[in-house]
Amino acid sequence: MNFSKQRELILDVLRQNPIHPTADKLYELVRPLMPSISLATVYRNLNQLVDNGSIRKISGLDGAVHYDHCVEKHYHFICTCCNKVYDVPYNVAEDLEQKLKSFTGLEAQSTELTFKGLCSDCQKSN
Amino acid sequence: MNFSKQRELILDVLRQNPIHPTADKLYELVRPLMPSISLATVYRNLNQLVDNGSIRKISGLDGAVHYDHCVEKHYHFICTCCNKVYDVPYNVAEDLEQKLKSFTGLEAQSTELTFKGLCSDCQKSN
DNA sequence: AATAAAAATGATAATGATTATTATTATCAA
DNA sequence: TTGATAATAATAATCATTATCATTTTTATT
Repeated sequence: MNFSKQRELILDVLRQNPIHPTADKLYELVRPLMPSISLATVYRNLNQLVDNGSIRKISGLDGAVHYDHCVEKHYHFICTCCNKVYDVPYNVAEDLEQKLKSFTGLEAQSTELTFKGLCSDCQKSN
Repeated sequence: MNFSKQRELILDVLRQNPIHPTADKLYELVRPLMPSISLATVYRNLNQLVDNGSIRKISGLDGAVHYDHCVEKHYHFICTCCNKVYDVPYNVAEDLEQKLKSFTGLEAQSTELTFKGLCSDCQKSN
């Protein structure tokens, strides 16, 4: 696998800011470190990193796709108030693909489990 | 709850075409029955139907939001080849919200579980 | 039934996220 | 060093969705 400076930087910044950012947010984070970088380059490299399995997409949020530097099996909780994305450990629901197969015969290549609700921060402030 | 002719028609067509269509696809299906209807009206009414719990959104597909006339608890399988959305019965994974709560303390208002892979049709044709 | 108020519509402009295009630049093997 | 290939920055184009607004429909009230 070949890495351009831009792709390396994007991956580094994503790994050092595990906040499940959007492409736009990542652009904002990367720009101070490489002011000449283009938003299109951010999108292009994020897609490539997803394709080669280095990172993961999180969809299901309002509009924009978010990116996850963690490729270990886990799930997500999205706060309906502040829109923050929280990680949910895998042991909340294990072997879903296996259950899918035994119930339906279908074989899953990937599984996305996302909960929505109020996070504890937003519960307090209401 | 109040229903305009347009809203009633949109809901009817969605219920009679349980193919998890996008707003655009639904517009295409409704137009022959009411040629004067506007795409904006389709979007507006779909949002209202979602808000009052008559239908559900499915996100996580490439780009567009899909709509589900079935509000019973269930999950989805999306074919990575033909992009069709299949229903997955609830008993594949029950009480996920309860498990989430006991593991993390978080309370989910909604849960979305989506598998991706090749459907049996697409497996055959490859 | 008449009518004022409220809600919904159709048409279309505007927005926001993402992808495509294109001319230019970086990388690297021969 | 050259030529081939891949990647880039800039920006135009696309696609899904929402906002706007003048007009029409529905609803409630007299």
